[in-house]
Amino acid sequence: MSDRHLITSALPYINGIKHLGNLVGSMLPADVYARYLRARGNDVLFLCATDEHGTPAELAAIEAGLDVAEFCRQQHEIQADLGRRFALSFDHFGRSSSPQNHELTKYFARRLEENGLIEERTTQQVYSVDDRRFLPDRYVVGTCPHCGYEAARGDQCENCTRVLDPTDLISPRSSISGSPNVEVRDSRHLFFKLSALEPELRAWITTRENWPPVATSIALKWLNEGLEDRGITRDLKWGVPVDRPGFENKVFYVWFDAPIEYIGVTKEWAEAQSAAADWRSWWYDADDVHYTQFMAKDNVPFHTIMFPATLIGTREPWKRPDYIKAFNWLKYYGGKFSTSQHRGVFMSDALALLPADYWRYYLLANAPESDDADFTWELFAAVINKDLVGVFGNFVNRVVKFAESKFDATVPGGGEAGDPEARLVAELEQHLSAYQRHLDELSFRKAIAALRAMWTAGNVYLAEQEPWKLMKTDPPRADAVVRTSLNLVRLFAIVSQPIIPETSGRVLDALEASDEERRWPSELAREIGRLEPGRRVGSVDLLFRRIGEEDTAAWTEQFGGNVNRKL
RNA sequence: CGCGGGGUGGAGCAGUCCGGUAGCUCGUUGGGCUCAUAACCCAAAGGUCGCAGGUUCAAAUCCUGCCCCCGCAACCA
Repeated sequence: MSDRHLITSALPYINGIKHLGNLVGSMLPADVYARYLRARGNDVLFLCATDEHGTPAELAAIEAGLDVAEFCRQQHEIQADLGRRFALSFDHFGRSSSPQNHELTKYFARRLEENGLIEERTTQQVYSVDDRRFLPDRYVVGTCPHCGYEAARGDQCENCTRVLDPTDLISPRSSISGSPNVEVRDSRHLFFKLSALEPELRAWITTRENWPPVATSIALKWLNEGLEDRGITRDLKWGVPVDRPGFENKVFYVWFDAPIEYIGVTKEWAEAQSAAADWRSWWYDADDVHYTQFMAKDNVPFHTIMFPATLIGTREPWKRPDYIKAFNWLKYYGGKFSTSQHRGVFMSDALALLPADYWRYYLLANAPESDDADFTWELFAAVINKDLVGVFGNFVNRVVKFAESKFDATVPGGGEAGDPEARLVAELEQHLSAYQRHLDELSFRKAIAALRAMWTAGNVYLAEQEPWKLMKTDPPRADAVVRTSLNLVRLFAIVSQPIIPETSGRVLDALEASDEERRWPSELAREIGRLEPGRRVGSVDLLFRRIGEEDTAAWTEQFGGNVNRKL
């Protein structure tokens, strides 16, 4: 239980506030895992950062009327703040534009070159004269030569789905300015010889055990189709500069430096610590570290192919992930969440409606683990009302209120645990063990089902014991049941903490639980009697509020749900 | 024949690797309780497991073909 666990979430891109799909696809489940492992006494380092380079960042900065560095600084602060408000417990939330990442990116490129894995090639790129910049393929639009669709992108026609080259387009123009004044120019670039590392990558991937199909299948697909050498520099200004004659106006490709930021942010974290900081032992010769990466499926090729290839190519013992947890997409009424169309619910929107724990619970209980999942307000309300309001919130409320009104808000001391409590413990042990197993295996839906089963067991216990009747017929038993129930409140708060940390904290604070009384439970038979008789029980406000039909109607209206909009 | 994921009661899912009377949650209906946020607890109804064929004593599960939905396809990240 004292393993060192390194956990990273895919880096959220800098160009705007992230939506619930981004949240549930990486940052949120990574946080739950980190909180869980810490609660069980492991040494955990949980890291994330903003991914700040690339064309979209530059364009977003222009649109905002800001210098790109300033734009990224502001956006980083916004995302960091939203992360805090969602209770994402990063040990550090860094920036891929940090000096640490610049230094490491250059180092990795140098190592690859020393090992003969880099070569210069001349490529043809579309240049927009009026925008005064080279254009990535998808920023060139024009008429599709196959189907005549007029807004086809240079990489693919959305209408007929054919893969295109920008030079295929009829009457091409810049999608940024709309200008047709575009031309093809030569540009020198560095290419990473991925093909040379294919056997090693394949050997590594095929020996990974129990990875989600969505991770291994995507990786194998790339390997089976044959890896192509890949350009790792771009004609941009904002990014990690390439120290090389003739490359003065170029930077490294964002997907080259972004994964390296996982190491970069470790350095950022270490340097922000007071003591002599150790970042290297987490990454270099780190056989004692268990490294888990969280991401959505669009990130898989970069984490199973590109980044591991970079690490392997150094011929140095850099840590590769032990496990990759990949998620499918969260959709909004069957369509994509879209930043540009502002379709769906964004992190800032969500917090304006309800506290973080509502979202954390719902999103994880319905995480897109085996297939794409759909967000709808109707399902959201149903899950919140049933599970959080009815099962967990209600259990806490009925127990605490009962203790307040009938036991003077103290833990009663009469009676002792008997058969009913033994049966309760036996059932809770099963659920707790399933809960832990599913969290260890990163099965979030199943973990939450087990957690919920524990809460339900609490309600069943009350329904069967009926302490409100025992008070008249058998007062010592009533004492024992209420004492047990108050301890259940405490236990439920502890084990729920990875999922709904703020609410759990409120409950434990109301009980004035000590550090010892907040520790992850092992022996349940002892735990259900831990709170000592006579001790005061603080009042707890309702933990969750019911979501009414008027709410879902208003939110559906506000967020354009349930409209069959074509994007 | 591009690649992958998925198709299981009204809704959301598990089960499929290693065939053996179809399971969970929500919703619905009925009942119970009254400590509790019309919350909680119990019970019932509800499914030809996408379609067709095959293997087998036995198929949601294995094989073949087909249909439908979603995503990806290397210069968006």
